[in-house]
Amino acid sequence: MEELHELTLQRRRKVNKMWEEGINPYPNDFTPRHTSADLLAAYGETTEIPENAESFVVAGRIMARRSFGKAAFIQLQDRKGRMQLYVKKDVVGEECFALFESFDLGDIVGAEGWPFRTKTGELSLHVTAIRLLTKSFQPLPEKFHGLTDVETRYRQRYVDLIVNPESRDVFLKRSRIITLIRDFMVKNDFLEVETPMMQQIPGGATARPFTTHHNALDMDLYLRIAPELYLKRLVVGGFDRVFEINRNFRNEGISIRHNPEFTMMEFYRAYATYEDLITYTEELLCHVAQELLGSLEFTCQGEAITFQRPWKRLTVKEAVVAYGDIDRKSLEDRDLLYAYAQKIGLGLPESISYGRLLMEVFEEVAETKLIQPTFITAYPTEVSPLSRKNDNDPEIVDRFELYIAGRELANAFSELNDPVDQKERFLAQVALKNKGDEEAHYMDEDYIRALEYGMPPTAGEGIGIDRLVMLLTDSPSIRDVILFPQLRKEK
RNA sequence: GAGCCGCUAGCUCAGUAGGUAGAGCACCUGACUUUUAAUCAGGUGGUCGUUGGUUCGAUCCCAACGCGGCUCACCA
Repeated sequence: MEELHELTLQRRRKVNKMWEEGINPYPNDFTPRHTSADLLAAYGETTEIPENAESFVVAGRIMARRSFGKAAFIQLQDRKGRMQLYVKKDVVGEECFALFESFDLGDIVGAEGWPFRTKTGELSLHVTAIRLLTKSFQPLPEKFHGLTDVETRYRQRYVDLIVNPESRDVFLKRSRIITLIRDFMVKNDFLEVETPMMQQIPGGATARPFTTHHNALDMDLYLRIAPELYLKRLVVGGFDRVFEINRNFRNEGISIRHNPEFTMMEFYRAYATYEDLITYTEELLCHVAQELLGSLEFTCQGEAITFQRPWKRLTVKEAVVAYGDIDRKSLEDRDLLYAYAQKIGLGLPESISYGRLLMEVFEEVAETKLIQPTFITAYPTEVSPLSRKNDNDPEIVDRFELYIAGRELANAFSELNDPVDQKERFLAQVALKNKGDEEAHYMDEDYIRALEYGMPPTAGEGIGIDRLVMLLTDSPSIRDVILFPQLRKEK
């Protein structure tokens, strides 16, 4: 027998009493016809509300109560917000008022009433009838401070959403952002698709996958780390403008900007280059910011961000020179660059290749300083096994990453569509894997076969949706923009 | 995985230089028919994260463990 808190017991007793009296505490025969937003839209601007105004039928959760014995004000919260209800004994009648007095904060009720303004001018409903729709057993957190304990906010997101309007707002915005992106993609003739989350060969990114097992097939499967290779198969198949907004899973550390499952949009556009995607990305993100915030200027964690175009562009090497303490000439020399890496405290293996070394230094000296939107280009070929080599310099690829507020937000490149080159790159990855690099790519023969049918010249991009939401809602942690972030088991 | 910090009433927080704990909100009782964190009077509520150790005595000191936060590592 579980121990029940006194406050819960009180409420359970009320429910038992209702059952005994033949009143269902969980009825399902009430249909609200209005929301708090409807009330506000109708009379929010009206000072003189006509006496014969039509009544409103509403439902919601009781969030506050100010009682006067024979009358009371309550705050009702529905999906659109809050509204005030005024319940008076001689209007609703003895019987109804007696039941009303037994209602608790957190209970869900349905009510009907006419609109009016109180002495202090607050738009309210003068209730003619009110009844319980769902009894709540758990006491709500405090009305003034709300719920601040982060662990409880993440574990019991439902409570967080009930009592913290700011949290609610973040997830409303998240939904709106995704809708804006989806509409923008569709308007630009991209086809939305879904590709496997469970893959036999986890490809499309350098990351450690989660492993699972299919019993009937007696086969190990991986949760996908990226949809990339499947989306490009679709480009081969003729769906040459596709996008997918969905989850990726990576078996890596959890941090303020990493959750094991996270949402990405990946899209592929045939007959385009990574430079076309620079323009497109600017257009897309400016559209989202403008529609969501009504502005291209906003603040993120104390930093003023502007989306005014054009956005800055720097090559990896330019960024290292700009933000690090090393000149361009030394940067080109592997040994001097390695010495610099040591000087700034990077403990890297002696055998590290130039390309990897360069990226390590870039991440250390430049990444967190890229506050305004910046496209970083000219990535080393060896760290980009799926990207097209630059025509003038095979050491680099036609790729960019977009950084905003010190975080990587997007990654894009002209796709490698030469099956011979792709096979060689996979083989190089397999060699790394055999040397113990757990994150190196697997060989994917079917993907090579697909390329052999011919993939049109294509550019593709992935945009981290969670990080975009963090940026646009000024949220410090990825857990603040994921409804149910991954946590350890409770207790 | 490592380091630092935190864990006290349903919620938000005090506190004890070691002597078994307090406030506000919520809840209960009473008053109150236009309040806005309503007000007024009275009251209930805690194995102080868990388990050990030191001590006459531990919520407090020590250790281990659990959960969370931040930083680092890995990464997007």
